[in-house]
Amino acid sequence: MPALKIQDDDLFERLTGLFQTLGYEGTSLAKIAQATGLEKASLYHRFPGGKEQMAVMVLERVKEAMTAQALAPLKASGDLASRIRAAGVNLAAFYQNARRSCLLDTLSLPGGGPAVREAAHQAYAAWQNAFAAIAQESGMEQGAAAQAAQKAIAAIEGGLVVSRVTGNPQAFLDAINQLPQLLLASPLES
Amino acid sequence: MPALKIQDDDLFERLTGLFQTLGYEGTSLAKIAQATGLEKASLYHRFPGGKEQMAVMVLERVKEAMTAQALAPLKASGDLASRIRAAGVNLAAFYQNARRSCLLDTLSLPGGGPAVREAAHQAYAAWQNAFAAIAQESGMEQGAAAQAAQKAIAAIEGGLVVSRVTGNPQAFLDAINQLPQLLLASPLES
DNA sequence: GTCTATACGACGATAGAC
DNA sequence: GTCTATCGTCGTATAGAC
Repeated sequence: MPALKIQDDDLFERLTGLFQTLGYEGTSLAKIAQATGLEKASLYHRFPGGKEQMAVMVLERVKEAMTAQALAPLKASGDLASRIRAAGVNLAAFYQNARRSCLLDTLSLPGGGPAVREAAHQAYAAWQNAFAAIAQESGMEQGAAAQAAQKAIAAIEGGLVVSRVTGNPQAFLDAINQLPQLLLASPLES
Repeated sequence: MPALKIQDDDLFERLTGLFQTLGYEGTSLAKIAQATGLEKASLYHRFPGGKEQMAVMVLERVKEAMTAQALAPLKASGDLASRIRAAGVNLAAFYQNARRSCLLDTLSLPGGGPAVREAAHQAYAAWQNAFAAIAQESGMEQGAAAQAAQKAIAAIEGGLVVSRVTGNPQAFLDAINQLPQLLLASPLES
């Protein structure tokens, strides 16, 4: 057995934090080496594709963790609003109350290359599907549910950007608290 | 008279486009030189503070242009909703229908240094004030107007991020079209 | 699987001629 | 005000020992 100096799970968490905080171009291999305790050559052993592969794998893994964990309450039982609020709590924890940015934001500038852009697109699609499913469950038709999901994600992304600029988490927390209204068909429309 | 190879106005427009598209760390001096036709040494003559000074001046200038031009319709005469829609048209033009990102987003990651962060914060504050003023004019009290302005800016920022990720301007255009509802006190509340 | 050492291009920035 | 030429550093990436 090979004696990993750092487990895959820890490694991905460190990488995720770096990409969230510094973006693709701001996350240098030197900083990754410092944050993980691995030398650059060891990182290339784990990720032969270099930094771009790291970013793609982080996006794929976050996509999985998002649907399987953070957004899992959406598929649970109970009333719809409570399930959305539970997912909101998980999202606030994932973004550490806006101290961290969203990878969809920080990894979608051209620096990351096409593979990174594509992985970001896939992660967004999975997130939108999860939001659209509960919107549809609340009574919206498919198209309206997709649009509501997009608007809800945009509210979170915008809240994160504004919170980053102002240094105040309020804008992000407002977006989280607004999720039930954004995703549930109002009784008046049903 | 010194024979400027490129006028200040043109220079700032090129710089703005680069920072919007590539972010702070993605905008290298080599790319700036190529986009402006100036050599790197000439850029340092115009901006002794280097890239950081360029980013700060772009943010200050965009802050001015935003309030004096793009958001000018908000201070004009006519009904409130029409003035907001006119400002929305200008914003859509400035962001080229989401083909360009917002500097508040692309320049607010740590790479830019404290001076850039501070300039971004100032630009945000000016924008929020312009939005809050018309919200207040529509009948909101000061606190509610400030919060509505923040929510409106967040909607635009989120729309730009989502549009960048999806490659589709729809999310951004939705946010623009939503501005009247976000900024005007509903008759029911007045 | 991890390391030390290194290649080499791109980066921001400067010197000095015109 | 602009240029050519250059500096030193940091970037990604690789070779090869253990």
